[in-house]
Amino acid sequence: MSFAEQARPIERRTLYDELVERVRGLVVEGALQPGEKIPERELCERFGVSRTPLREALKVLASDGLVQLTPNRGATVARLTVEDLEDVFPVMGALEALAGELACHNITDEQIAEIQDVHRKMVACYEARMLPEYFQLNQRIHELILEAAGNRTLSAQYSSLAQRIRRARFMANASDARWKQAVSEHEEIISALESRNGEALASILKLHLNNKFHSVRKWLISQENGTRKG
Amino acid sequence: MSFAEQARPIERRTLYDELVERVRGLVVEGALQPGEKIPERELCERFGVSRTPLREALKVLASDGLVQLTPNRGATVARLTVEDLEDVFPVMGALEALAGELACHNITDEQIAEIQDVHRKMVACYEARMLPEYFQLNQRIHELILEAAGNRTLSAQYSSLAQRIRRARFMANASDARWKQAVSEHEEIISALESRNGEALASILKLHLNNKFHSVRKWLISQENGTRKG
DNA sequence: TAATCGAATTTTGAATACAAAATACACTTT
DNA sequence: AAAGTGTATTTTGTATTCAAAATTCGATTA
Repeated sequence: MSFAEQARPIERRTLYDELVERVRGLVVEGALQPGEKIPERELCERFGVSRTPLREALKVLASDGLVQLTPNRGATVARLTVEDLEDVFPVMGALEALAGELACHNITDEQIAEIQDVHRKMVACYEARMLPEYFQLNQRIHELILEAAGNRTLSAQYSSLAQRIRRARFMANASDARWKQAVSEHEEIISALESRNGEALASILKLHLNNKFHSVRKWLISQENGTRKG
Repeated sequence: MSFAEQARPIERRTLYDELVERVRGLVVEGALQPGEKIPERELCERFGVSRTPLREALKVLASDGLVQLTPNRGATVARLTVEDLEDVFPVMGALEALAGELACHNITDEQIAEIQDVHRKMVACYEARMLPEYFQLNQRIHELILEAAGNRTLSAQYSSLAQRIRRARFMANASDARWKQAVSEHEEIISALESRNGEALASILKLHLNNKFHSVRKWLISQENGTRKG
């Protein structure tokens, strides 16, 4: 281990930012369902902390759009409405298009190779109809493109939005036909990356996301009509 | 007053979200300078609140990028580096381009008229070389375009970034030549809006922002070289 | 039986308390 | 005088406390 590595500042975390991550995990992974009340006392007990740092974390998550705070009434997991979706997707589209352009400028051969590798694994999961694994690898590819773009602000903004719609995106894994189409779009994404064609990548990413949007939107509408209780 | 207006829920605010706004104001307006330590105790006294809600507010502002929190060492106003700027501007460009496209689809004649009105006032301020007023109206026009786009997520993301660079943007109000150019770019923005030409608006907004970027960047670099103290 | 009321309980927002860490500063020791 | 050391003070992170608001729930009334 080099001096530089050994002598880097000791990472210290506060309870509060540990909790931001943990509670975000509960929300994003769906352990806490949309609309559900966030049980402050219970979480304090489970995490073994007092209310102060937990409440700080909830406020941050609320400003991120994952949690809804109502004065004197506590926190609930934010519900995703069709209107939310219609707002979020175009913004993600613009961000992903930008990511595509930047990535084509900055990406290294190694990074391309890594993405290709993940892509191959993802196709294998598709062929085996292993949806959760497919979904995971799919997300990973988009993360890697973002990373290759080399813009921290872009990554932060994108992933904040991505988290908000993550569960809906997963739940809405629609028809087999759509799944097949998604895989073929991914093929195009990879080849645009390989040829470092920024414009092409931007446009296929946008298209890909737009298709996803329609599928998620359809699912969400069916949900809203199905479960009338708010 | 209609029933709908009269019967809307009574607005209740918590100290915490009042403080988010107030402290954000101090940071954005420059009452607290970049890099400066945020005096927790003093702010508590000035606002007449305890540390709990203030600290909650600081955490939200930190997640927004306006404040930097260092464990056991408290909060400072975030410094804007050239790297930050280089990350933030392209993202704002993408968002503003999207706003332009959406605005052209959705804007009403009344909204166009309002923007034209603000624009005329802005030009008057330019001619009178009233920089602060010009700056204010300039910002207002961009806000109105965002509003016309009718996408809350877009507005939120954009304004979060805009606030981060607001002061630098103001300070960097560069040469008279650039100022003149900026006004003429605004003329083009207005006419693209009038003709509801989304693509044209997107591209002129992007160009406008890019020019601004270079001028802010130049100023920021001169700052960094001038005041060596961190 | 369904709606209404009201006290008991719980939850929430905010202030305060307290221990650990950081900082300031007087005092050595070269 | 400069650098180091140890102690007092302040600041910070977190827990606890407290009052106000919301919720629960049994009793009461229509």
